[in-house]
Amino acid sequence: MSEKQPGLRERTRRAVTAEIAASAQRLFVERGFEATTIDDIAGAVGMSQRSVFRYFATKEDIVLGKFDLVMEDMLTALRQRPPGEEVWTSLRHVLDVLISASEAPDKQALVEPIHRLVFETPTLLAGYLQKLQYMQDAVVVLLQDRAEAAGRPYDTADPAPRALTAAAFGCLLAAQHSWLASDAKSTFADAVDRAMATIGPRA
Amino acid sequence: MSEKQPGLRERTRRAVTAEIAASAQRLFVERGFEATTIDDIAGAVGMSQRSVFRYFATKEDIVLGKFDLVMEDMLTALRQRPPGEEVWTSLRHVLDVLISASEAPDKQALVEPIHRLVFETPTLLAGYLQKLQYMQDAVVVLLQDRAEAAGRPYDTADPAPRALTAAAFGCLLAAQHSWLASDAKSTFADAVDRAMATIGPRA
DNA sequence: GTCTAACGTGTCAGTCACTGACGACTTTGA
DNA sequence: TCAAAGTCGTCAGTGACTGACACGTTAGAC
Repeated sequence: MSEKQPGLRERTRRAVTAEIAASAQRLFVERGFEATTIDDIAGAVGMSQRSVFRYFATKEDIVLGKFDLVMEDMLTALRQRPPGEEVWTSLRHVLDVLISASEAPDKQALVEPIHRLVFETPTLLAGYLQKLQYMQDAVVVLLQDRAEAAGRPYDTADPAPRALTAAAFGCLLAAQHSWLASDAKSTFADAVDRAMATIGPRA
Repeated sequence: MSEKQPGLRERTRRAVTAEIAASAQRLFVERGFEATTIDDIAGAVGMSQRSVFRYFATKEDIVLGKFDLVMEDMLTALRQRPPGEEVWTSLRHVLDVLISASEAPDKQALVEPIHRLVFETPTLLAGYLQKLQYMQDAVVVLLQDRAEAAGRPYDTADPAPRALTAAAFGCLLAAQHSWLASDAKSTFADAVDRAMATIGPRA
């Protein structure tokens, strides 16, 4: 059992990370993202500004950081789809990972306010879109690999896989808007379904 | 002739703005966006840092600023489409405005390097995506107005118009990638056509 | 033509996100 | 038990940006 647990060091690190994120997000939701300084956050958790930056690379990351983990899961999910599956279908299943992640029961109460925060704060929106874009880059690479493995590779400059991917993620954003517009009354998954039903690949 | 010309003041303002943009973009392409400071730019055009910020709100804006004008034109173009036209068709025509704007003969030589700069610089990519997102917000509003005027309004939380719009702009991004991947050999308009041919609205 | 109000500019000081370096303290593992 | 490694606060510094002030220029009324 050389690797039994994450180790004490790693555990405390995660605990501190979570505590900073929790305090910061509360402040962000209360006062707004821009109006909250790193010093405010550092003060709220009783540490120095420098130490906050030892846990989060940027202020943005305090809000958007956990997204990276979800994105990893999404890529893993895509890799596990059957190679011959319709691209559009695979993409729908990839989004399912994000959906279930945002339905995590632990802090359900924060999901909607954080969502709104991201869409209402220009900086955060930009960062979120950027992350989604890089995610799409990774997805496109996987799709290209998959097509090549199936014996019908895409041309190097073929915009098709990226167009499909971008459309799917566009549906995600449309669904998020729709979900927020309905005051989170309907299911998020339902919004994604409705969005993805409006467009699709051409035969 | 009370409003003959933009006036001397306005003219010099535009000239200085253009000069700063030209110098800055040269530096950005040479050294990279992050590696170029505002002081560098100010020095290159012989003015103070403070004055540069009197012409551009942010460093990002020096690169992405003119985009706002193109976006205005795109919205105007959308307003002039026939109200009964297929949404997807209208969107294709909206993108035409951007295409012809990037084919402007004046500084054709800069279009490709700037394009690459934006896609290779995380900050600029984020800012670009953010602008495109706000553009989509405006497009969606117009589409909703149009549908309402035609007597078949969208439901408030209907993700359809946003999904279609997002898909169209996703095709734009896919086309830009494809265009850059082919070393700008093919036409940009052609790349957009190919991207938009892969997906479309469902009956 | 003159005068005044508006405008453009440089300078200075300040905020905020972020980074590197250092020294003190704590934990880990041989 | 001791040395390597990790954590932390402090300090100093950079770079994007902002507000305030004083100075010179210019536009436009008269």
